[in-house]
Amino acid sequence: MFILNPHSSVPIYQQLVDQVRRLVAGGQLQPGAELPSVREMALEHTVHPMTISKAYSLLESEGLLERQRGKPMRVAPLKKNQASTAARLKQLEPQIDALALSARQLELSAEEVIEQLKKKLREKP
Amino acid sequence: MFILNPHSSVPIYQQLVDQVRRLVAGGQLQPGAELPSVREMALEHTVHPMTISKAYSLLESEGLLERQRGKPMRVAPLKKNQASTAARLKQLEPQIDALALSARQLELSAEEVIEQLKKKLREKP
Amino acid sequence: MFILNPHSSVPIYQQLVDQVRRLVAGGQLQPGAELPSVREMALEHTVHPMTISKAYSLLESEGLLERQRGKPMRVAPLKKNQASTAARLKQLEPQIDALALSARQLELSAEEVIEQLKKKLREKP
Amino acid sequence: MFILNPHSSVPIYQQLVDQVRRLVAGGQLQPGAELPSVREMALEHTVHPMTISKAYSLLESEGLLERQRGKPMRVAPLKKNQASTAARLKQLEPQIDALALSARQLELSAEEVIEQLKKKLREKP
DNA sequence: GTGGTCTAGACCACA
DNA sequence: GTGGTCTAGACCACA
Repeated sequence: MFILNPHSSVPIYQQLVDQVRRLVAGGQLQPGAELPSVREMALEHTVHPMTISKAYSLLESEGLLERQRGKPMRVAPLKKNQASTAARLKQLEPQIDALALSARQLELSAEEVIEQLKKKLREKP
Repeated sequence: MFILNPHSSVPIYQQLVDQVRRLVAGGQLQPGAELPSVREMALEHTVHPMTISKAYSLLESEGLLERQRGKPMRVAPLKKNQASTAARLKQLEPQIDALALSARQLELSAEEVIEQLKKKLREKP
Repeated sequence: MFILNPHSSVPIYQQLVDQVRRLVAGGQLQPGAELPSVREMALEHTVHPMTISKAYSLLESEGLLERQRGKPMRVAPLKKNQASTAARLKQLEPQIDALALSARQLELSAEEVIEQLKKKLREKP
Repeated sequence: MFILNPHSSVPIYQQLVDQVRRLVAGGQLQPGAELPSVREMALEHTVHPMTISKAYSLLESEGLLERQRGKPMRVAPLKKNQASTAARLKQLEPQIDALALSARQLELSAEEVIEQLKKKLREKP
C-alpha cells in the first residue's frame, strides 16, 4: 500500500506522511482504519523504525491519525478529512507546478508531457 | 538577474544551479554569455564566495558552463544541451511517476489532473 | 587502504576520487562495500571533513557511490560502470592523442613508443 | 607548429614549455632557430601575452632558449639538447605511465590500447 | 583580475 | 550515528 523510495531526495518520513495524507483525503484510508505498526512497516520496507515513528507522530500532531494505547494507530474520525475535489487538487498543486516548471526547462511541449502522464495514469501500479 | 533566498529550505548553491539551468534552457543566457564573477555575485548577495563557486563548479561538470582561465565563467556552446525529445521525456519520468501515484492516492481522475496540468503549462512562469 | 599526500600538487579530494575509481574498477571495492565515514577518514588522515565530503559527493554524482541515509556511503551496484569497449576507448582518446603528439615532437618512432607502453601495461601497478 | 588547448587541464604556459622541450630534444628546433615573438604567438593562439612570456622565461632559465636583445628568442647552442633515444623516451615516460594507469582503470586490454595508439601515430597531424 | 583548495568550526536534517 | 551547508578567512595558480 505504501511505496517508499530510499533513493529519492525526499526524506523517507516525508514520503510516508505525504502518502497517508493523500490516502485519507482520497478516502482509501477511512476513519477508524488501522495502520501497520511501526515495526511491521519498518521491517517491510527495511527502514529504521524511528523513521516510521517520526512520520506517524507528525500525522498524529496534525490530527490525521490517533494513537490507541497498546494498539496500532488509526485514522482519526473525520473532520475535514475527505476533502472536496478542489481541495484534493489543491494538495496536488505543488507537484503539478514543479512538473510544469521542469517541462518548460526541458523545452518539452504540453502535448508530449500530457501524453506521457496519461499513459502512467492508465497503468494501475 | 539572480534571486537567492537564504531562508529557503533549498540550499543557496542549488537555487543558483537551478536558475542558471533555467536561464540557459530558456535562452535568456545564450552560449558565450559571461556570468558574474564568483566574488561579484558573492558580494551582491552577501553570500560566501565558496557557495557561488560550488554552484559554478557543478554547472561546469554538467557541461553547461565553461571556465575561461583568468576570466569569468561563461555559458558553454550548446552541444548535447538539447537532447532528443525521448531523452528529455526520460528525464521527466520520475516526476511524472510521482504525480501519477499521488493522483491515484487522492482518487483524482485523469481528466482532473490533466486539466490542471494544462493550465499550468500554459502560464508562462 | 587510502593514501593521501597533502604535499602533492594533486588536490587531496582529487587523490581520493582517483583512488576510489581505481579500486572500484579493479574490483577491490565491490558493489555494496561501505567506505569509511567522512569523519573517520578525516581523522585518520588529519584532513578537514569537508575535503573528504567533497570527494564523496563527486563520486556520488558520478554514480560510483551511493548515499545511504544515516549510514556511510557505499559502492553503487554497478550499472553502466563498465561501458562498452568502444566507449571506454573513447574516454582514453585525449590521452592517446596527447601521447602521439609528444612522440612525434620527440621524433620517436612508433615502435619505440609502443615497446615502452607495452612494458608499462604488463607491470601490475 | 605549436598546439595550445585552452580547455585542457594542463596550464597553457605548461603546454608550451613541454612542446618546446620536445621539439628541441627531437631536433625539429635546431640550436639557433628563432621562436615566434611573444606578441605573434599570443595573437595566433588568442592567448594572453603574459602566458607566452611566462613559458619563454621558464625555458630561458632552463638554458634551452636564450634572449637576444631586440630580437626574438632563439634556441640555445646545444649542450645536451638533442637527447639520445633513451633520454627522449625518458621524457615521454610520465605520459606513458599515466596512459597505462588509465587503461588499467578502464579495464582495457593492452591490445586495444596499442591498436588505437598505432592508428594515431600513423596519422600526421 | 579570475577561480580553486583547504581549514576551523558552527549548525542542521535524517536515520 | 551519518552526511550537507555555510561562513570566515588564508593561500595559491593562472592569465
